[in-house]
Parts: sequence; structure tokens; C-alpha cells
Amino acid sequence: MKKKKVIIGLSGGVDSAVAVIKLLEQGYDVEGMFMRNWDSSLNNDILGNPHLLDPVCPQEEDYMDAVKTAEILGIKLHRVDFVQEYWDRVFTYFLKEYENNRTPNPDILCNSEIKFKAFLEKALEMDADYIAMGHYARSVHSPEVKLLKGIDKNKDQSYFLCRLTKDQIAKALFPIGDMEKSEVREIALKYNLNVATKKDSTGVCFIGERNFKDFLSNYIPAKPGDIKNLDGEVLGRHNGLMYYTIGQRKGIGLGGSGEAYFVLGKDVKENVLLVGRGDQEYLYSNRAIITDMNWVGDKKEDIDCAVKFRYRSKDIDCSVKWLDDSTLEVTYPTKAKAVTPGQAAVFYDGDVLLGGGTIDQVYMNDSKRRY
RNA sequence: AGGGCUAUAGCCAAGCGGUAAGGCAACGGACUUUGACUCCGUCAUUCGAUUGUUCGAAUCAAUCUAGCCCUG
Repeated sequence: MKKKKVIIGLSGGVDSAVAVIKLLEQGYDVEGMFMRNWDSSLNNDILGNPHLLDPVCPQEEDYMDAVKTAEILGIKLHRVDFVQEYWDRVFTYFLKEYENNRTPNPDILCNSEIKFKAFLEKALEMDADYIAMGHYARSVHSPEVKLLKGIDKNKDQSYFLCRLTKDQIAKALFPIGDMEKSEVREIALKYNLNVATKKDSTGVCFIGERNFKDFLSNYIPAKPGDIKNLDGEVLGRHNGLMYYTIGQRKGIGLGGSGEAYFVLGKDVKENVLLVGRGDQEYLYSNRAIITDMNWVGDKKEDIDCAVKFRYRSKDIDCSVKWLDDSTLEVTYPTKAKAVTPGQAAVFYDGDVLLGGGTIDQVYMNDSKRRY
């Protein structure tokens, strides 16, 4: 019988490299594919780009790492360019959300539009049976298609996969989803992989870590305005509402006596940043409207489940009430801090991912938070 | 141009003759495939200026400067 062919996204990091090892152990016919999705000069990424003058940009270093890894593991490596797709389907949305003074999560779209769509289509063209990624998550294909959290609860990345459809999950393998990060590192060392001790990458996927203000200023003009407290007193000036997110502490620049200031909200109409000192009740909410829902759970019925409002925050108990096919209201009696419009609300039944959508409006009982 | 008060880092602010607390901000790092939060670290050879008293002054005295308040 012919082996099943899997094309894996090889990023040049440890996780995808060890994923290759697991796939080979499982008897798949494995080929790697490296994605290039960001071009600094083409995308006018100048301000705040720490690598602009580097002789070799970080992406090319990652590519060389991927080449080396493929060589060590004896698999073929392809390379694809999705710079245009990333810009059109992820980055324009990202900018639009910032222009609306919301806080988007581009990596979630990157998964649903690039890694598990453009990449998947390309892989299918190459006669792949499945694609694989080095995410800490698990996919189940039968009897029902499901996506589960990774075993390593500290690294679980299912939150970023909340926009995948069942069709996408059905084609995806996550070879390291049932491993702890420490095991992944051990295996990498055992196989003498070049990337065994390479630092985990962070920052917006494909773009990397940046001074966020500088990065955004390449694309969106900033509109300075007043900083006020909830009583309406002017405390200072801000550079542009888009630079701030709910619950943020750093970058407000206000000194004086007392505790630190945190962003409490935005008055978009007046271009005012609302702040307050210390742990403010205004940052807590118990109800929110979630739009653009993607659902992979059984059926869309009102249920009690758990919700995660941001990556690496713990799930909290909630009740879901559907308002229409793509919109729901979620209530969470235990209250949550800094539930931020534009971010994802991801629903779980234990380890099983039910779906996810975009946080749109946030309330404490009946009072709408000016996030 | 009579009287009183205050001048300590970007902002608040301790200190009251024995060799500059703390908080906020800022910066750096850790954590992190979003943006944040959090955690750790750094941050005044110097106390508005100049003289003087003293073994020793941010702390006492004198003068000057600036700001605030009250009374002209």
C-alpha cells in the first residue's frame, strides 16, 4: 500500500522539525514546505524594523535552518511565497481593525487563511493527503472531526486555531500535540538537530518582535489626543488611540503619585484615551457579544461551556446564547478582566474546541464598557 | 517690591547634622507564535545657586534666584 503523503510546514524552528520526526516514525511519506509571507521592503516595513540593515534577514536564516533540518532528516523541502496572500487576507484586516481602534489577533487569521488555506491548497495540488504543522494542538478525524487542546497546557496553541473549519481540521495533522515542550526539546537533542536549542519565536507570525508603535506608524497615521480619567479630567496627551489596548500599562507615560495607570477604555468619537490608577472595576466585565463565529461543535444551541478571551489566560465558565447564525452572547458570572474588542473569544468543552469568534461589545451587567 | 511658605531624579515624595527611602514614568531583560498583563533588573557622588558654621550639611546660618499664598 502506498504511504500517505504529508506536507509539513517547516518553519526553521524546533517544533516543526520534531513534528517531522514523529511523522516519519508513524510511516508517512513526508515532505517539508517553507512559507515566506512577509517582505520587509515590498511591504514598506521600515520604522522599528531591527533587521533592516542585517546582511541576512531573519526569514532567510529561518529558511537556512529549515534546509539544514530537512537535510538532517532526509526529507525534501519546498518553498512557497504567500506574501501577497498574507497582505490581502491578513494584514489589510489587521490594519483595518487598528484603524477602528480595536486590537486584532492576526495570527488567528494567519492560520485560517494562510497556513490552513493557501498552504493547504498548495499541498493538495502537490498530491498531499494531509498537511501537518508544529502547533501544540491535537486533531481527531474519526468518528468525528475535532480539534483538541495540546497536552502541554502551558504551550497549548488551540486558541490560535479557533477559526479552522472542520474541513481544514480534517486535513491537518499535529504530530507534537500530544507532547510536552520539554520532550520536544529532548528529541531534538537526541537527533542532533541544528535547531534543538533555538529560541522559540514570538511576535506577530512572520513579522516578528517589534517596537509596536514604530511598526504601526509605517501604515497608519497617528492622531494625538487627550488622556482623561473616568471623571473627565485631562491628565495628559496620547499619540494615537490605536497604540493602546484595554488593560495596557506601559506606554501611557503618566507619572505622579500613586499606583500605575492602566488603559480603561477609548472614546473613539472624542479621540480620548480613558485611564485610571490601579486595579479598576471598569476593567472587569461579565457579558459580551461575539461576532463572526466559527463553530465546529455539535450544533449551534445555547449551552454552558468554557471560554478563553486571550491566549494563555485560563478558561472561565460561561453560558452561550446564539443571537443569529454567526453572533452569540456570552455571559460569565465570575467576571473577566480586560476582555478586548477585536480579540478572540474561544469556546471549549474541556479539551475540545467548540469554536471561536471576535469580541465585539463588552458589558458589565447592562452597562456597556467603552472599550 | 510688607509678611509668610516652598524649593530633593521626567513626575510625586521620604529625609530634621553622620554620608540621598519608596512609588510612578522611562529603559533593559524574562515570559509569550496577537496586542497586552505579570515578573526581574537599571535609573540623583547628589539635594535651586553661592558663601559660611562644623571633623562631617540635603539637613544649621547668610545672601541670591524661582514659584506659591496673604496683605499693600
